[in-house]
Amino acid sequence: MDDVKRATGLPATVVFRLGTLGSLAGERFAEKIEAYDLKLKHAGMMTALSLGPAISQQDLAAKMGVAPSLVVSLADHLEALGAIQRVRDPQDRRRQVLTLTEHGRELLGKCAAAARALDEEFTAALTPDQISALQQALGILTAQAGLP
Amino acid sequence: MDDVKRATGLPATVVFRLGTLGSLAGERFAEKIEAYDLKLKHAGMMTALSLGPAISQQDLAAKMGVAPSLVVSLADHLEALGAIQRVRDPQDRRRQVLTLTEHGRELLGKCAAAARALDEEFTAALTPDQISALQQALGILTAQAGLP
DNA sequence: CCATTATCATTCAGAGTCTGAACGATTCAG
DNA sequence: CTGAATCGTTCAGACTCTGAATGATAATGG
Repeated sequence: MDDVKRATGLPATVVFRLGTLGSLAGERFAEKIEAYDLKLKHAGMMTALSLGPAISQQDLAAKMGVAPSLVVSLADHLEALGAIQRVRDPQDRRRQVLTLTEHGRELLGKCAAAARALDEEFTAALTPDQISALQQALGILTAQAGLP
Repeated sequence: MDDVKRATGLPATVVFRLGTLGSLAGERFAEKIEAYDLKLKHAGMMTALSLGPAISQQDLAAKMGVAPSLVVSLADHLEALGAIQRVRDPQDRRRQVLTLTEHGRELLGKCAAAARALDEEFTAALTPDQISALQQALGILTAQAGLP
């Protein structure tokens, strides 16, 4: 119980390091996909669309943890790029059903390539064993948090 | 070379997972330290101050990767809380030298405690071995990136 | 010693991102 | 058929952060 003596150790925390490294990774990734006229949330949205069937903007907002009004502007941009398709649901004409287009899939593929390239930079100082251990741990955390 | 066939795999990327998990960790941590009237950057600033000797706002801005004008407002708030001390450097009276006060150290300790509590939630699904492997890998990435 | 130039902290306007409250259109419930 | 609920959209505004002034101080070079 010598908490008094022990250093605060905030930086030694997994949460703190996930935060700082995640912020850095996000910045770097954002720089890379800027070339495709995409922001981080655009990539997140395309990823969400790629993982499930066609989905309404409302549901997508919930899945992304974001306000529906934000989905509108993100979808506007992706639609202008030709990356997604907006179709009125015939069963419920209030709903706009979003689908990734072929061009959207290509774009997402380029994003993934950029991320893989960044991965190599990030993990350059790790041994193969450490990399797979990291991937495994992050995978479990991701699944547990219900993230894509 | 069957890249064509392979799924894009953005979500399987270390960078992507660091980004999403880091964002989540940041949100959760921000909620916890809200009780102390602190934002994420306040904790980052106090951490930076706790790791080195007294430092000017200019240098701190560089270390934090942030505009000097932002350091002003962050320091204003921390000073109002009594967490830091602003002293004019007698050798160079343009400089404001920042120091963590005793109360600041206590506050930072509470932040660290909050982070440790969050750590337990986050890593609940991991075995002890996986946790230490994760800590080791994150430690290496952190050091390589020159982060605290 | 003085004048110029550079550096520091600060202020302020504004860009960028995101939310929440409207609103019209559509659907659902009774 | 009427009222309530839901969808997408718009819009004002909160929040965070940056970059360009500004004034004070220091360094530099005649």
